[in-house]
Amino acid sequence: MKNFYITTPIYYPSANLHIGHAYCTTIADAIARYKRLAGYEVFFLTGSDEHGQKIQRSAQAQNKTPLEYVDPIVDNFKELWKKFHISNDDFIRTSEPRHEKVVQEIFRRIRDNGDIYKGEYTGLYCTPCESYWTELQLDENGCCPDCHRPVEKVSEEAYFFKLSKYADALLKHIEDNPEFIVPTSRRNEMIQFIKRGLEDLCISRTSFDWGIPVPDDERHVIYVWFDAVINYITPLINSNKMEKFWPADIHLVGKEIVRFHTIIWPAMLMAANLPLPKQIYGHGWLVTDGDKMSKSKGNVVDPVALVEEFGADAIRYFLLREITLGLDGNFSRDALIQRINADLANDLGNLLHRTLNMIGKFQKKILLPANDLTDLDKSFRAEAVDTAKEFRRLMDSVQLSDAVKIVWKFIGRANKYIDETMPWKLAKDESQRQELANVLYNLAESLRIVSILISPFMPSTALKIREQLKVSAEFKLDDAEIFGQLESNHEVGKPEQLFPRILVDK
RNA sequence: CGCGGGGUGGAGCAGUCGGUAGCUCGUCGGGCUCAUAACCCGAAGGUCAUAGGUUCAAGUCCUAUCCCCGCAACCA
Repeated sequence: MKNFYITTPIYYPSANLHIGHAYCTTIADAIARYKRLAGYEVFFLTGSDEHGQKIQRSAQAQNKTPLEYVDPIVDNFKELWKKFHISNDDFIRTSEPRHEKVVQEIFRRIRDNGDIYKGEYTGLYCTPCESYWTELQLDENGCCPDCHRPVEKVSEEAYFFKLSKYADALLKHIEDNPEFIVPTSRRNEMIQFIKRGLEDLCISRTSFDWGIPVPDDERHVIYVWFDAVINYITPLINSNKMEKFWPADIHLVGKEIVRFHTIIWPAMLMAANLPLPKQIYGHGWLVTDGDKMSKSKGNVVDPVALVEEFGADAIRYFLLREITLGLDGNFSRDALIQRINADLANDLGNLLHRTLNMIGKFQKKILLPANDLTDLDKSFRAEAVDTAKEFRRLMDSVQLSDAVKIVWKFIGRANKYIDETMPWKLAKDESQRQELANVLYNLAESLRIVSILISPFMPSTALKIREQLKVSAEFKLDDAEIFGQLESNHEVGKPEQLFPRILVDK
């Protein structure tokens, strides 16, 4: 059995998630579902990154412990993923004991290898905010960007990770493995970044305590990023899963955290003598009217409201179809509604509806044996199979939106096939009985194939189609590449709207 | 000269290895009546940001300029 391991970032529970997080997780889910469909044993991990000063401070402000503060937010994460039909196999919280144990184990291992040392951290400190800032983060007057009061230079004892030691090895690895960082633009960025030189990384803090204690020196807590990236091996290590799933096939991350995943994390793994992940995929952002979504701009889109209004599959479809993986994409309600109406209601929904309706009307819901195919019938069948094969090729190279597009191209082909063969005319002519049976059979088969191909993107719609066709809810990708699996004399169900058109008043 | 990305019909985007500029929506015209006012066909609409260069051939490669955006070690 082939194995496949994919992860999303673990999200920070300082607030509820927005549509951008849902975008990232949806991509990972589609890939995970596809791999399962293709016969892989898949491990798909997501979770929450709960430590750090920001959380501790937000909790204090509400007179809660950090955990009391974070628990309901993490519950919301899980609830959201349920609503989006996310099929993660595990959910990791960095506050869990299993994670703390692994982080300390890795810390020890790297320290024992001589790559962690105690030093002096010097930074610009804002006492009221209890925060360190870098020179570049300061406001225009050189003051704290949060409270705009002066900062002072402060030193504290801290642990450092010898990141600089791994610069050459990292650069070589990135250059030798073109697939390690995708897309190329991100790869170029990281190569440039390393070439400018890497400093050792400060990986402990003493200014707050909501974090994982440094082993044997509990005044320090471990820096959140050092802690967070280890989540990817927490559920695996010390079990047979490590052998099965590590190194990860894909770490899917947002473009702004590519650096942590392609420099710090691999260097940590090298220092701990563990293999590096095969690929880090940096996806783009959802923007609204070209503007990055952020709470301060007030333009964040709430995924919960969206799912409740349009349904998970419609949102998933939009995200996967409309946005080219790796580039920024525009999210707008108008574009979403347009996609739902044009692609889901008109093209797919109506194709299913008219097909089942004709089978009901002309053949009493019974599929009759196909014989004496015309050239048109044959080429239509060939296109169905070709679509499935091309789909596999595109999905294997993680070209999700292209994969969606070729399925819809075939859906368009099927609608055209109906117009070309005009079953309603065939039905009026007794001598055309056989051709009518052929056309209707081919259409039903096509929809069976389509249901398989869309299942990674729209799992519940796939099942709805199969219910209406009255075929099994169990299927494999191979089943999409063989035309003619529906049995003759199979009875199909009644057509029901998959996606109602959304009316907009202008 | 800190680093990186982008500029392509009215809108949103794709464009691999240089080889006749594509897709979706919208607009206009036609066809069909099985269907969710759905489906199918056709048409109009682009000096690919600007100026040079390489080449038989440039949206694509090189140089310069203008504009927009992101990152800059705790934002998917």
